[in-house]
Amino acid sequence: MADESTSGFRIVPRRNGCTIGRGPYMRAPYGLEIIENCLTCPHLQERVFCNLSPPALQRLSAITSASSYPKGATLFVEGQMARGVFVLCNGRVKLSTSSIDGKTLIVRIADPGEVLGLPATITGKPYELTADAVEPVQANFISRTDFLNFLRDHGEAALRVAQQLGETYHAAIAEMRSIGLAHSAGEKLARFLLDWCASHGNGKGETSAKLTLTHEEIAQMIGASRETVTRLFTDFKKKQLLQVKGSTLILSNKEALEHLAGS
Amino acid sequence: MADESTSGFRIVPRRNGCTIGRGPYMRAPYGLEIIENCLTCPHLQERVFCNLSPPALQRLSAITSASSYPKGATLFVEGQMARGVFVLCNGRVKLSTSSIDGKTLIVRIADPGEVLGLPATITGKPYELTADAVEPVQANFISRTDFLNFLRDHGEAALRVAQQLGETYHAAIAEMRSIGLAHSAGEKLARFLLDWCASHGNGKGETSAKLTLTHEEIAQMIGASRETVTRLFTDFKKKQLLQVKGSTLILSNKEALEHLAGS
DNA sequence: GCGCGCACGTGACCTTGGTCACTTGCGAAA
DNA sequence: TTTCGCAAGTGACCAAGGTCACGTGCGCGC
Repeated sequence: MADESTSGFRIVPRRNGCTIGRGPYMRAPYGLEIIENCLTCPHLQERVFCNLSPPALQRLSAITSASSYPKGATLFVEGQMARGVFVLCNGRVKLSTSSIDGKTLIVRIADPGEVLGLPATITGKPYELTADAVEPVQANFISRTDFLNFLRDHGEAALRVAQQLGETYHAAIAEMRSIGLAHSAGEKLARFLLDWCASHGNGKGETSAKLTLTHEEIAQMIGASRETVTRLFTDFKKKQLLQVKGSTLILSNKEALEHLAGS
Repeated sequence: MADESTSGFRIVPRRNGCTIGRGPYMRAPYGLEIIENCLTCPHLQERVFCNLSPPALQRLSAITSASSYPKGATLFVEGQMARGVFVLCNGRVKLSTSSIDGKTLIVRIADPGEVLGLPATITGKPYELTADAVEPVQANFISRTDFLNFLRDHGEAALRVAQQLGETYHAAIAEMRSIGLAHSAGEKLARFLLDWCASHGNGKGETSAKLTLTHEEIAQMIGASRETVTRLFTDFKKKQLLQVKGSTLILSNKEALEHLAGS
């Protein structure tokens, strides 16, 4: 795409060599930054496949294709057979599951650097979650067969993948604890807000962060109704536990929130 | 232990070679069947590390130690640093997490052939769950350092491990769906019973199985109270959806249960 | 046999939080 | 500026289910 400027919006295969040394980003026609391929995306090397041998990186480059999605686009759908993995370079992605009656549970919001669709791609089962772009997204796609062959040839990478899966599992169990063991919605919301500030905080002891989710989405993350989230927010504000200024959340009384969250 | 008959109850290191061709089991002094090592345990080869090269199997044998636990024993505890993995050969193990106030959530009951403690061992984080022997248990223990070195040298095995992790993750997500998206406890119980019969059923279209759990444990699996489970059971019996004969559960009206479970 | 412990059964009560229905407020498009 | 649409705020209502309290039945050890 970057050197042809012809193709459309979705997946743009790019298999002709490596671009180390070139500028990492290029401006795309429709205004998004386009990442050339995996090697020019800092995340792929730094977080997932760090410390791979040069030949392995070369090979990785060859099987990777850059793709981009507009806000609201769906990368893959729960139940769909796994096509491959997406290495998120730019923009955040909502990973959710939902029941037939429309109720949705957001499992997590993936940040740049994460690998999406890994468990399904590895096991050959259908994607267990649905991935929606919350913002315009840049991702590197690797097809299942390419990826499996790559892992077969590079045991080091397979081990890295196993570690990544282990961490994803950890996160899932933490989520389950929070949803399954809580006594009240307030407990779940307090825990959610603390976790959110811990991972998206801007220093200062993680007492403040941009909260870019609607009440509806927060409700879907903690397994509650939208109204309950609204009520809890006003309740927490009234009790001086937090403040909301625009899209910025400030935890005024972190100790009390931690106490509410059940230590 | 099997060849020394001296040590106590827990972990019995055994690093002196391979015993292929010998009888797979030996009778231990205290009445449990002792498995010599990983190679004589059918599960290790068949389910997890199947199709490994002979040298890899040999190596695996060298780093594996047989261990056994009485009913009620704890293999590892949530929060404890990961010591290594346990390949379950015999007996079932309850994997749970609990909050400070004592509330417990049973994530799953592991059956023979499963590898326990894998995510924590791979990532180097603490065990995310507590493992309790529901029955007398035989397991093969592999220490973390031995295991990681083994995986580094045998990429094939690392890939198998990644697949196992992916499947564990899938199961966790399914559990989360069931707990997080259900509208009622009845829905969760119906789903649980159907799943249980599907995995522990004795043929016949999975309408019947031994239910070896107490109401308390079932409650902890579906995130409800013991009384609610009891009430739902009597309710389901009354509605002719199921029968309980001794420890045998019979689903008389599977369709209705599936409908209750939300398709 | 007797008593103890534990799993199960059941009723009463009451809090939580889901649902519905509506209003308010805000930002972007027309 | 007006309007549309969506997010947020709020009250009333009510069912689900957690909690407490107690009784029952069964198996096991002494």
